[in-house]
Amino acid sequence: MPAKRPPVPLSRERIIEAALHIADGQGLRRLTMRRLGDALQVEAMAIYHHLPRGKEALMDALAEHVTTVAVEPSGAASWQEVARAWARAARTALLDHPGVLALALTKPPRGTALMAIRDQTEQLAEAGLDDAARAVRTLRAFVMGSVAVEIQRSGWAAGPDGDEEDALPLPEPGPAALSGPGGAEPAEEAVDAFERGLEAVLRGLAPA
Amino acid sequence: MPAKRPPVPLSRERIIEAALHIADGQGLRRLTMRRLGDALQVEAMAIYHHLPRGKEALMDALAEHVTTVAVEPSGAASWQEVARAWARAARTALLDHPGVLALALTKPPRGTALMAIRDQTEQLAEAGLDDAARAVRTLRAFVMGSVAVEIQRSGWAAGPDGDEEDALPLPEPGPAALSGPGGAEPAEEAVDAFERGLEAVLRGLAPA
DNA sequence: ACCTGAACACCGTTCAAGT
DNA sequence: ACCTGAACACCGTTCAAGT
Repeated sequence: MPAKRPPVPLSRERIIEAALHIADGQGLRRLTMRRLGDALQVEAMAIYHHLPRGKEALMDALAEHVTTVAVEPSGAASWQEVARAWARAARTALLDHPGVLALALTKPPRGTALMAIRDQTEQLAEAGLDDAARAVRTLRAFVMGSVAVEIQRSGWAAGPDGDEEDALPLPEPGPAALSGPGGAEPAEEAVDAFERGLEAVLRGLAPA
Repeated sequence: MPAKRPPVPLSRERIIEAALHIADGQGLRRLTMRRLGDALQVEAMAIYHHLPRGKEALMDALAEHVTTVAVEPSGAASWQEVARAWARAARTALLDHPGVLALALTKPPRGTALMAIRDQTEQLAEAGLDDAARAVRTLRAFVMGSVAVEIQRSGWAAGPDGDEEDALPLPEPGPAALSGPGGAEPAEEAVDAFERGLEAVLRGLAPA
């Protein structure tokens, strides 16, 4: 018989992980406290013990999760290299979880996401960029807009609140899933567009 | 006594208008078929007669509405001028309805929004731009990212599905509402950032 | 401390019925 | 053609209760 009880004691991390899986797989509309409870083998009400503000706290946590990235400081790097590293990391993190993109694009940064922004600003300033705060805003806008277009074009039709997909065979999350129909190159065109746009942004950011 | 019955026979347009008002004023989460019915002085079920697919159709219609812009073709304009006009129009339309921004940023364009994109592509090509389709994608990404950052910074904390605001005194929608605390200049900094970013994008778009 | 069960107010959507 | 009313399955959240 299967072991019935070491049911992994339910944590904020496990909740977020399961929630991302549901949102990415079935759309944000289908992410329900009750369904989330089922996925975690627990009654829905147990979740409130770890996320006191309930679904609101869950949404905040999801947005925070996919917008929190880290780039370790490299003292030797130019500000352009620093900016590239952060932009690529942010893009990947967002593309990995299309189901919560709507949250990531509209919720103001909080907690660890806010700390990441501060780190990024600091690193850019350290690398010699003048108005680093402004640069971070521009880079964030570029990344968010690029990912929005990419996800839209990928046909991942998940609306933030309402989804159209009704048990549609959605691709598994992750940048690899957003491949072209050819199967060979993984949306290489999107990567190219991103990289070229990034270079243009960097040029635009350079002091006059 | 007040006239009790010429109750304006309920149309798709009136429904969308009322829905935008609710979403912008109270957040997307609070946009409910029943509440929408109340606002329209009608039972919720009456809405289904004008939007057969129900709430899903409503969400699609809202996204379409705020992403449909028009710029009349001006044969004499350079492609840069054409691009500026479209980008500014798109930005304004999105800023006007922060409550449905999440829908606008994640739902793939459809219907009139798709037609607008085609118009834009055509006008840019007509004005002499080589890869107009690519340019439109870049411009859309730039506008969407810029507006996302602007709305986030405006503190209009509306999450797409979950909102935090609980009867918070939200500013009325419209770009004018996103003013700085000074009251004088209406987020002039945001306009500047947008215009400067736009010029950088245009430079990046120029043929090598 | 952590989870359950029942309960409450609300939600989207259907369907038959009214006019 | 357009709208209503009742009904159904579901939702988020509370609260007292279990362990």
